[in-house]
Formats: sequence, C-alpha cells, structure tokens
Amino acid sequence: MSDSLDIIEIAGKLKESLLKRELIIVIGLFEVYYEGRASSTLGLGERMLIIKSDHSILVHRPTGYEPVNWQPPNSKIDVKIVEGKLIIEARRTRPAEILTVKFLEVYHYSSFKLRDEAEFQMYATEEDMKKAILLSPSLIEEGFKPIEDERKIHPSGFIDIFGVDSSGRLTVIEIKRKNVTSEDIRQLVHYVESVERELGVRPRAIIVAPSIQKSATRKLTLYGVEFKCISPKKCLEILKKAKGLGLFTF
Amino acid sequence: MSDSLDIIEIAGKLKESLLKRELIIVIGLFEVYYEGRASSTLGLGERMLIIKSDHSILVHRPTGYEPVNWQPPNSKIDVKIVEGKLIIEARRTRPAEILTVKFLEVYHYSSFKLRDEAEFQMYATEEDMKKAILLSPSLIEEGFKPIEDERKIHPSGFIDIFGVDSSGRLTVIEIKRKNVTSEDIRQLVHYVESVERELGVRPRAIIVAPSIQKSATRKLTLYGVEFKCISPKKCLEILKKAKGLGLFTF
DNA sequence: GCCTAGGTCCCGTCC
DNA sequence: GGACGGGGCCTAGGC
Repeated sequence: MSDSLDIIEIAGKLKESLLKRELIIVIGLFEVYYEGRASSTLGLGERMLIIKSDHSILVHRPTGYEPVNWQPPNSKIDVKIVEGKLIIEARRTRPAEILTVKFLEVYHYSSFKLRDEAEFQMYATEEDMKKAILLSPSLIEEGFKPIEDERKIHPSGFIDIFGVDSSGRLTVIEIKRKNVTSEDIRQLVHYVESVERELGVRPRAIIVAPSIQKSATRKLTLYGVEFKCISPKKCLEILKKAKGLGLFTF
Repeated sequence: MSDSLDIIEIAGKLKESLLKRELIIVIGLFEVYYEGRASSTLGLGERMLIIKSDHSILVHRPTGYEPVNWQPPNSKIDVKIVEGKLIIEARRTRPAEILTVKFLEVYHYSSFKLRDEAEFQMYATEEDMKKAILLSPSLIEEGFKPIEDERKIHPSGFIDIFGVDSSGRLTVIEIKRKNVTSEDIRQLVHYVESVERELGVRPRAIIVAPSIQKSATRKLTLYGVEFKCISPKKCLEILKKAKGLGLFTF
C-alpha cells in the first residue's frame, strides 16, 4: 500500500461521521493496544478499522474470522492527533476497558449511512428442537407427556423439559443441538441429583441430540442416562409441517 | 444510500480481487441465506460484506459486535450474476455449509493488498496465571510444590496444576481468570473424583481465581473445595518482574 | 479425524 | 446488577 491521506483531514471526517452515527471504515498502517480484563499489544501493520453506528469498534487483520481487537456497542470513542499520529480511543466501563488505535498512515477512509431494518431469522436452534418435542412428545417415546418447560433447578440451572413417561415416571429431558459431550452428561446428572434432592425421587434422564461422543456413551450406563437421537433439522421439518397445517405459530 | 454501481463490473472486480487474495469490502443492498449446522435468512437491507485474503467472509450489519453471517477461512467462493443480481456463494465442507449473499445494489467496492506481519501479544491469560504459580508456588500457600502441569484426567479433561502441599497431601489446582461459577466447581469436583478413582486418595482441591460467585461459594464447603483469590493482573506483574530479573523466559 | 478447553468470548434472559 | 446457558460460537492443542 502507499498513498497516505492527510491525518488532520481524516480526524475531522471521523469526528463528523461519529456524530452522524455512520458506519466508518478506515484502512491504514497502525498499532493497537488493549487494556482491561486482559491486555494486548499488536505491532505496526496494515489492517482495517470498523466503527459501527452503535459505536462498536472492530480491528480486523487481513486474515482470520475473528477481530484481533474490539470494543462492544456503546463505547465512548475519542479521536485525537498526538505527535502527528491519529489516535482513536474506545472506552467502556464495567468492565473498565480501553482500546487504543494509533495510525501512522491512512490509506482509505469511507463512511456510510446504512438502513437495515430486515429481520434475521435463525432456524434449527435448540429452541426449535424444544418446540418440536413439545408439539410432538412422541418424538421422545410413545406416551411421554411434558409437564413443564424450563424448570428451574435449585440453586442454579434449568431443565429443558420436565415430564412423565407412559408409566408415570418423572422424566428430565436435556436437549443439545450437537454432539453430546461428557460434560453434557455431567451437567444432566447434576440436574437429576438436584431434582432427587428436591422431590425425593430419582427421575429418568434422557439426553436428546443428533449424536454422541464415544466417551460420553460410556458414561450413559455409568450414570443411568438415556440417549435419544434427534437432529435439529428433523425438528425444523416437524415445525414447518405443523405451521403449514396451521397447528402452531412460531 | 443511492448511486448504485454496475453489477457486471463489480462481479469482474470481485473475481480479480479474489484471485489476487486481496481484502475486499462491498457495501450494498442485499439479502443473506445460510444453510449448514443450522440455517438462517436475513431479508433485504443495507450492510457490509468483507472477504479477507484467506477467503474468510463476514457480513456485518450497521450495528452489533458480531457478524450476522460468516464463513471461516478457506471457504470456496463463487461469484455469479443471476437475473441481474450479483450472487456470492461461500462454501465449506465438514461441516457442509453454504452462505449465499444476493446483492440488489452495490454502493461501494474497494479492495486492498495489505501487509500485516506484526506480532499479536495477549497478556493476563489463564496461561500467564499458571506460569506465575509454577514460578512462585507460594502464591498458593507456603510449602506448595507443583509436580505436574496439565495432568490428563481419564478419560477426559485436564488438571491445570497437580502438586503436593506442605504436609505432602496431593493437591489439584484449577485456575480461572474470572469469576468462579458453580459449573467450575462441578468440573473441579469431577476431576477430584477421577483422581480419587485412579490413585485411591482424595486430593485437596483448590480453585484459583480473582473472584467467586455467591452460589459457588456455598458449593465450596459442600464439596470440600478451597478458593484462593489471585488475579490475572497480579500474575502478570510477577511474570514481568521475573523477566526483568532474567529468571524466566516466556 | 475426534476431543478438550480457553476466550477481553458475546448475547439474551430471568431473577 | 448477578447468574446462567446458548452459539453456525471460533480457535488452538493433543492424540
């Protein structure tokens, strides 16, 4: 890269765009410092700074999914020039954190007033799986009846679905949208024990997921947990069908 | 926004920039579809598309820290024009996922060949805390001696530091860089039980962190776990001092 | 490839 | 505000 822009002019534009709550893109040669819950330094390099209209701020290197440094929405952003360098500071309190970007060169500046009111819809989430099971409890097994959804565990945690099986036995359902891990089993066992302490009976425990890790499978028998294979995509199909029939709104 | 650019011209530029592995920024009016582990739709709106030189791809709305849709590095990116619309598809396999961006208007296009070789350094991580404790075990308590670092738990998990206290009792140390949760205690108790099964003695368990949640405090006594208050920043100071004295390289 | 754990995780939600 | 769990989490490190 070459062709550096005038830093004083850019500082002015930045201040104006910040006031106007525009989306700001700055490409340049800069270094970055972060100090807060942790701290970090990033030496001189060519990269991209993004400031959004909600004053969230992102530093993106030329590669990688993740921003190397950032500050979430509503940070307080200051622009100044010190010793010929353009400095942008973004602060937040609670946790107290500061991000400092120090530009030596600016290659590109642009800002945009964007209008984006569109709805974002995500499907095949854990929530969708729960809805499908509540709609068609026989997905779990014939005769399963949900009693409560999101039962609070004392003193911490939630059971996804609480119900009774065909023989009337209390049953705890834990839903995972991906591969079940040993950690997931541990968590479910903990819930089972909480319920047992509270109600005096040990409930059946069923973990619902599209697949399970090998080591987790071994723990199933050890802890008396059952695994029921259901995928998020299948649940989504069930919800779509129900919606088509007008049986359910979501 | 207004002033739309010619879609055919933009498609050509995109293909060229992709080949040259440049950082690409496109601002426009578009919709987004994602299909893979889950699926999502995002209706028409004005927003920003970023394609990085490693062919990771990000869709950013005008607000929010997170990209609304994305694909990680090394996705296969195709550009085409269908019914007068510019379509960008980014695929990955394992998991099989596809991201589709459909532009109705392009307001801005730019691409950059950026050079960023700088080193990124993060401090006050959990790893730093571990290094400080291994360097100064008395941070835990007088007489504590580390034996092993990263001891494997059978069949799953790791103990951060495994050692003996001044009375020779086996001691398991779990390090957290933030507030200890009930879940953290549960995990540590699980480790303790694994060690007990394996070695036949129940070790002391100490959780090291800058703070602890109230409900987790109650579990400490319940499960016989001890809490030692140490902050990541303090550990960082210890490491810096040691480095200054040349006692330790990191 | 599977599995484990960290992260300035962020984020929503509910108390 | 604290607490808890989801996420297309991503990413790095072991085996």
